[in-house]
Amino acid sequence: MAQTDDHTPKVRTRFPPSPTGALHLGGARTALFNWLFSRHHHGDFVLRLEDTDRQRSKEEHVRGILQAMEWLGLDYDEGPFFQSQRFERYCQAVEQLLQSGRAYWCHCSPEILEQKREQAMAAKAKPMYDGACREQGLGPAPGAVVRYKGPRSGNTVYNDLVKGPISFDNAELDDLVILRSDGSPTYHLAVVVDDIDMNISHVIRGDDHVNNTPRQILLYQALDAPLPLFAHVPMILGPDKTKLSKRHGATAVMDYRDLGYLPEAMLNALARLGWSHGDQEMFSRQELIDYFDLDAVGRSAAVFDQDKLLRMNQRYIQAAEASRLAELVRPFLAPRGVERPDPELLSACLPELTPRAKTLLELSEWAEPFLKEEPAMDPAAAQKFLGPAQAPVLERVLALVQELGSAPQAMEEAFQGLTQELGLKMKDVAQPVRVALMGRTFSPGIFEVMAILGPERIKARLKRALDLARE
RNA sequence: GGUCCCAUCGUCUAGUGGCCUAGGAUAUCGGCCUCUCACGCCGAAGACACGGGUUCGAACCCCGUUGGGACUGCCA
Repeated sequence: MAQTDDHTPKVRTRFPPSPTGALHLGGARTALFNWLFSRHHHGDFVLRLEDTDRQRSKEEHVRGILQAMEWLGLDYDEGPFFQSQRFERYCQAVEQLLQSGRAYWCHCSPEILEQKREQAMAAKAKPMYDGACREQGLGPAPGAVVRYKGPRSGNTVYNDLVKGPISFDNAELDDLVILRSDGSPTYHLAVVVDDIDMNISHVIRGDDHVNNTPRQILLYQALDAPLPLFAHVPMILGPDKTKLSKRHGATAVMDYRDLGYLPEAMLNALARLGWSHGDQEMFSRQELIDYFDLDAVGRSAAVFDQDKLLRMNQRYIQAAEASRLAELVRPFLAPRGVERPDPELLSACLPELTPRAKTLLELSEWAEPFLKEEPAMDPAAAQKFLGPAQAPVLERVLALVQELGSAPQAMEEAFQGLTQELGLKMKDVAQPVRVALMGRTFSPGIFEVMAILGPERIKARLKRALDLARE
């Protein structure tokens, strides 16, 4: 960021996932904050894949991350860039540092280093590189690495946009490797070079990078580049307050899609983790953009609240357009044996189902008995509500439908008449009919169910139930 | 161990010295609604980690303690 200018330079943020796994909640939230910040300030958002670790980086993870970003609707203005394609530039930067005396070749073998580390630990000292090769003036050699030559005294201070001023004693920082023995750059070097080249103005990332920041600041300075602004957002924890991991169940963004969550619910829930806008809980995408800023980001780690997401998802399902829900629920219907749902039936039952479903998965469970020609019959329900005692009632209802059709108002009046005539409660009629029509003891209101199904389906299902009841 | 960060209901959080007998959300419990299940509505319970300061006054500022987390790699 050009700090010599009086006018505010353009905001440019980036999200740099490492393709060594799926996009998880923490990463998604970091991506979201970066995206929101850039959108709020009419800046740019850059996507960059940090795949300098050739062992662990996988093509499938790149695809997965891209897919998750798309699902969440986090679009980027530039990228995806791949660090693996920029090795030449990193080597150039290393060369520059070597030339200016800000870096040096180190011949220490990993074994020696490991030994020294253990000794230091045993002596309860800080396990730092001892700088054995620092003043040797060594050159390249097989197995050699390049280390950054850091200052041995002084302080490195920066003003974190969420945590405030943070200061480090340079003596605590050891000379980190910037070029591996196989010629590949390390994270610290690559991230700094990229952020310089890509003109990143704000580095918004996880809390776990706070300790990396001073060394990176030193690298910027060694490279004679202007500093970006840093903002470290707190971690996301599992219910046991430890760093979120696979032990905690669904942690990947796409897990939630497969569980039947809507992307807008996911986004809303993620945004509210560590960020707030007064007492408001529900935010549209546009509101998020309008209201988001770093000063409202909290400083303490947060546990991801699944229940709250679930509730939020339910609200978004209720608010969603029926036509979109019809599309979204299809992948959940197919495994239940409903490959081609009747479009009219589906759109008719959806409004009755949305207040009852917290996820698309649940929505498909509720929709199934409407959409199947012969819905599955719950044995326990049949046992209780479809016996000889109920047969007469079902017969009467069948006759009523034959005579009057299935319009809700007509049916309600007819049912009331029936209960009076037979001296029954409404539930004595409604429950058997419900089980007959839906195969289970729970469903939307019985008159709504009947209106949705229509006379023909009702008659067929009533007859089937009667066969069962008379046995 | 060292360095750095953090600390309000179970959880997410509002709160930036008086508006706080601490607000909202979620979860829990109770009630209403009712043909079942939900939704909705009403209500209950539930927190400023502890100890010192500063101040007329502290959840808010300072110091310490305790607790938690991150980093401490030729991972990112």
